[in-house]
Amino acid sequence: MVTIYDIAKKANVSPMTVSRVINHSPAISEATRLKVEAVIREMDYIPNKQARGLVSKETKLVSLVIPDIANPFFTTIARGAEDKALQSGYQMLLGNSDEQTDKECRYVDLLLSSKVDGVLIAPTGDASLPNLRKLAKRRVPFVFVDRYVEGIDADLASGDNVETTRELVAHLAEQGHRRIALINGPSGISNARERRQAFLDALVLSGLEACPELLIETHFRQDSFSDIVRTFMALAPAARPTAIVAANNFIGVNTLRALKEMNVTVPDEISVACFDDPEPIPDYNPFLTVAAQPAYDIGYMGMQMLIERIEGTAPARSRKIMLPSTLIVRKSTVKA
Amino acid sequence: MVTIYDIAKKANVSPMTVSRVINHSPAISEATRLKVEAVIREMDYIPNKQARGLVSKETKLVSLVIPDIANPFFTTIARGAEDKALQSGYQMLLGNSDEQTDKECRYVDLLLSSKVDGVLIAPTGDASLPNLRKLAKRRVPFVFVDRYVEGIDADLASGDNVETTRELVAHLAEQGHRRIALINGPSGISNARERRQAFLDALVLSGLEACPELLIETHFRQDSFSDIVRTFMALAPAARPTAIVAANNFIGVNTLRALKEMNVTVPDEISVACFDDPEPIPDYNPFLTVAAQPAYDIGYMGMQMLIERIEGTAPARSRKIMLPSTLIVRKSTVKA
DNA sequence: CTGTTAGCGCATTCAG
DNA sequence: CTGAATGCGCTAACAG
Repeated sequence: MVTIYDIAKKANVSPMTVSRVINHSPAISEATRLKVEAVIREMDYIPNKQARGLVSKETKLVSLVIPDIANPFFTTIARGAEDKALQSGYQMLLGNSDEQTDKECRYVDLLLSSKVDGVLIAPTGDASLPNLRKLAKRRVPFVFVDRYVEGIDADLASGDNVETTRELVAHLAEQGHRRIALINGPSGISNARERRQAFLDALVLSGLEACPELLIETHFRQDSFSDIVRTFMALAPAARPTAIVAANNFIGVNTLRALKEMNVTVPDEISVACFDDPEPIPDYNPFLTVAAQPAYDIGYMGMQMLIERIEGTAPARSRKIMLPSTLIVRKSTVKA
Repeated sequence: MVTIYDIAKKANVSPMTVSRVINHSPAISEATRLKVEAVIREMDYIPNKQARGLVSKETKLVSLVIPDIANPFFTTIARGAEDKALQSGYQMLLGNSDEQTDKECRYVDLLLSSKVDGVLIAPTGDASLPNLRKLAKRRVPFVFVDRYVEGIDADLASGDNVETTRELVAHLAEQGHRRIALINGPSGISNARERRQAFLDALVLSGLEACPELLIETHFRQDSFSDIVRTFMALAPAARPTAIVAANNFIGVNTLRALKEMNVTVPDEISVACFDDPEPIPDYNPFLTVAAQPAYDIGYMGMQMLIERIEGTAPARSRKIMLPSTLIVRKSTVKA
């Protein structure tokens, strides 16, 4: 392995001078810089990050921890975050917690032992508190994306849950719906709580009444909605929902599937709209009405805030960035 | 920061003993092991991977480099690869080359300086050769997934391009198609080359003739297929293709979109089938006939071979694992 | 079974 | 502007 000593010997300088060249120290004469750079190229030298990190206490390594790598919403966040990280000279480690707090915990341990400079995280939920405290205890800066955890203060980049929910409800109300159901994520996750509250508020704004039996709490990755749909359809016609808001793309898609299995036609009998587009690829068979959150920007801005924390250029107070969604109206909410 | 010295002092042993406990060395008495483990827990000690890697020359870090993080085919490979890595005690760094050889090059440099133990890679194409040589020169083991590079020997885990292509063509021939087009990826990528050859062979097997004007070479991420579709439709009816095979999900979806824009009905006027399912989420509006490659298994087995290389338990000769696809027939190839 | 010595590759600190 | 000494946290190789 080629080290700074090898370069130093060949260039007739001290190792320290080589180190200065590598780190773009200004205290180097143009002549020696050029000489050393030539030898570095010639010997195909690559600095050892471990050795560097061991002494300098920084690794230029950040991590993004997401709860579902199969969900295009999160992979798009990853693209944004990675672009910003690379632009700023950081390398990004991507972790997938699979919505499991213990898997997240193992990841945090790995990150701690790998000495990442900071962590961008969409926590699995309020149960993530101990994991985040562990980061805080070790003084590793972290920033929330998409979700935050109650009781811990950090920057947050997310979609605007209140405004987005309001748009979805207003769109459905405009279509004449008066009984709208919400199939939500677990109340242990901040955005599910916010969407629930925003949903109730939005109903009021649209002059509608809230019905407890139309507020369903499930999981963001639950894959069967047959029971829920069956319960809805078993209600008396006047009590039955004519529209459903799904709290994410996965719930939206699987609700559609359950409706289809039960031969309930969409949008004729029930309309469906959801948060986040399920399409990673430009839609070829557009169907589902969605409020698309700006996932790329959420990732990008989250990473930007994280890097500012790492480099100490962030204000002391934590910042909350809420980005607006785009309502994309498609067939699932518009009767022919 | 808590180090092995702090633990050693508190447990009244030498730092070396602590190191042995951490590394599960068998040469430790049960009594001291328990004593040291208690102190480790008490002080909430986490080993420093950098220091460890600096001396032991292994980091337990592997990397997966894929060309498109937005494509569900590759994220599914990532899930499989990560599961295997974590099971084997490795941490996985995910890199996204965006089908750009120079971005891939920068990633390889980062991986080299981060001292990863091995790399699982779907190269951007034959142009990746210098990047891979750089890994080889530094003795970093690597394994190919999905694609390989001509002129460099390494293990490979991929779908069975020959058999998969044959299935797609046979399915279309069974539906009575006699003029089948192939919209392929660049010939600089191994699987595009293989699919092209397999396509020609499959036509012969099905008793059909190959028409050069129906063999199109594009990019795996090209997003407009209007020109190609227009050219097809401009052909005399007898020369016009009645079916299209797309070499990946992205091409398939965007070809459908182009057909739709030109008001060509699918499957009545033209049938479409492609490699890889575009759906990351169980399909809710099934339409496109696909040959779904076992992406999870490709990632899993690729990582398994990589770890065997790293740990020296692999045979000297390189291995090629080809996994069969599943043909999923949907509306885009079956007339009502 | 346990401890001692040495050094991994680099950057910080202090001298020139 | 350049260099020498020192140590980051850990483990290999040897000794007991």
